[in-house]
Amino acid sequence: MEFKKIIEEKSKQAWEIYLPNLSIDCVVFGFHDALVKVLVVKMKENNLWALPGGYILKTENIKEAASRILHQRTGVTNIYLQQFRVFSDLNRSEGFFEAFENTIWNKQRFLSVGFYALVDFSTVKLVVDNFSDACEWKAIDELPELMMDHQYIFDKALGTLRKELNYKPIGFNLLPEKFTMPELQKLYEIILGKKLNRGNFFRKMLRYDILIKLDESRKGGAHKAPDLYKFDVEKYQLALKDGLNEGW
Amino acid sequence: MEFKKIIEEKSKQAWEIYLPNLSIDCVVFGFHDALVKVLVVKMKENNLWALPGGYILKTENIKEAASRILHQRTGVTNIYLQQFRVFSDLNRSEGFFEAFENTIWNKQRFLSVGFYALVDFSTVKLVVDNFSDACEWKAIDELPELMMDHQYIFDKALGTLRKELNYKPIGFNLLPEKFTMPELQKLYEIILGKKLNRGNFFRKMLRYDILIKLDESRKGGAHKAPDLYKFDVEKYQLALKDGLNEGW
DNA sequence: TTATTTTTTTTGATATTTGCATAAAAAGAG
DNA sequence: CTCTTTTTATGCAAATATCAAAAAAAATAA
Repeated sequence: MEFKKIIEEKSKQAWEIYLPNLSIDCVVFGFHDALVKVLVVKMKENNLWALPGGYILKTENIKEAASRILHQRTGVTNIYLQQFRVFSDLNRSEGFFEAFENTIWNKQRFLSVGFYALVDFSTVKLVVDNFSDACEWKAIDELPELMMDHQYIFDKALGTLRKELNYKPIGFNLLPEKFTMPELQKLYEIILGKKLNRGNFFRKMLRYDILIKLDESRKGGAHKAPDLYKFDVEKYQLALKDGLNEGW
Repeated sequence: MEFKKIIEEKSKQAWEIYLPNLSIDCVVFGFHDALVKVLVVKMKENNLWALPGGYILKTENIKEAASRILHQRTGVTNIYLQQFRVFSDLNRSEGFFEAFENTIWNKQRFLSVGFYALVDFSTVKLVVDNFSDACEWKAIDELPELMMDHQYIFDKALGTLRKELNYKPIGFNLLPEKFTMPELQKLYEIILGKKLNRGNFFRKMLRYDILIKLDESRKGGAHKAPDLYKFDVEKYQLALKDGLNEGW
């Protein structure tokens, strides 16, 4: 069996080049067609869907690892990446690589560092690698059944994003350069999983003072052409750093 | 040298019983004398101060590991624990255990999972172990110089706590059962690093509806005896779970 | 015992932010 | 040109936050 050979060969090298017992799983968010989507990969090994992930080279830190893994998958560099949690349950990788010897590297107990990534959907060129049959975007409310604890990892990523929305802006990494206010609102609504009031969204967003209104509108669609905006990159970055709502 | 022997002996066993390349560092917060304090340990190896930490048994998940490590240090069980970040820079453990062979287990490259813990100061009985000379509480604005990246880990822990204060209550794990409103406010002020308005703090705290006012006041001190409160445990737990401020 | 001092607790006045509703503006369709 | 639909802007009441200060309570000093 060709595939099994590849795994066994790679496994031998793995002991030398990767950190043992530690992997990375990424929840990659994109926005397209008024939907928030997530990247999932169909594994050759067991025909199950998984979050894209990989191992950590002995020569890199975890963010570099996540960055490398996602670059290989998407062709995108400079992805917005945020680690959010370690998944370490004893039985989380149980039953994986069942057809292989217990001594195989991939079959050891693995802890995963969860990252979430925000990418501009339109710049991504998906890549299917040696271990996978397919790599696709799926709407977050229509995810296929995921292997191991990957559904749980996804839930935690979305939960983190929802919390962070209260003090961080979002959109710069998900939307094209020019976008409309209703598009931005839609993005917020899907991530939060609830409708927001239009007028208040406008006022609040403008009060944040991170948007620049352009002298164009998006013509062509039916009905009134919405105004186009772009982010004020400097103010956006500052808001990311300092936080948007004072809180206490 | 006695100490070196111990380390070398332990190191041999370590390969068998611990997960390699991964450790845990804990930022343990306590509240005493109107000050927020943190637990630090003086290492025998190099006479530097460090955050309490340890390694992960192959038979436990990371929260169990953190719990075990802190129980050994403080005698406290059921500590409030929250992982907040992985520290993985390549050179973070550089220069540690210099006197030992490179092959020694402790000298491998280590990633650390950072946990923060909240404990009731009065219930803690500090324990000095084989690797340390001292174990002390230090006020967070008077920390000694810490080894490796431990100051950075502390900063991230405090930053996390500050953010979480915007949607989580705090105090149940830090204060004694009965406490006064000014004490609670002091706790918030120290963590946030700024003064809060008295009247507003009162109103906001009471609106959260997680406090029960007792029919007692704290007599004995000079001046007006402040009212005593305790937390409504059920409502507090609910607030922890669901979050305090709606945000969006 | 009474006045003084100090700290806690409560209250007011004002500004800001929300929630909900609705009006005005703009573009394509017919 | 009118109709329909969607975007954008506004109005107003309710809820919150800010700032300031008054009232209440206890200990101490006189």
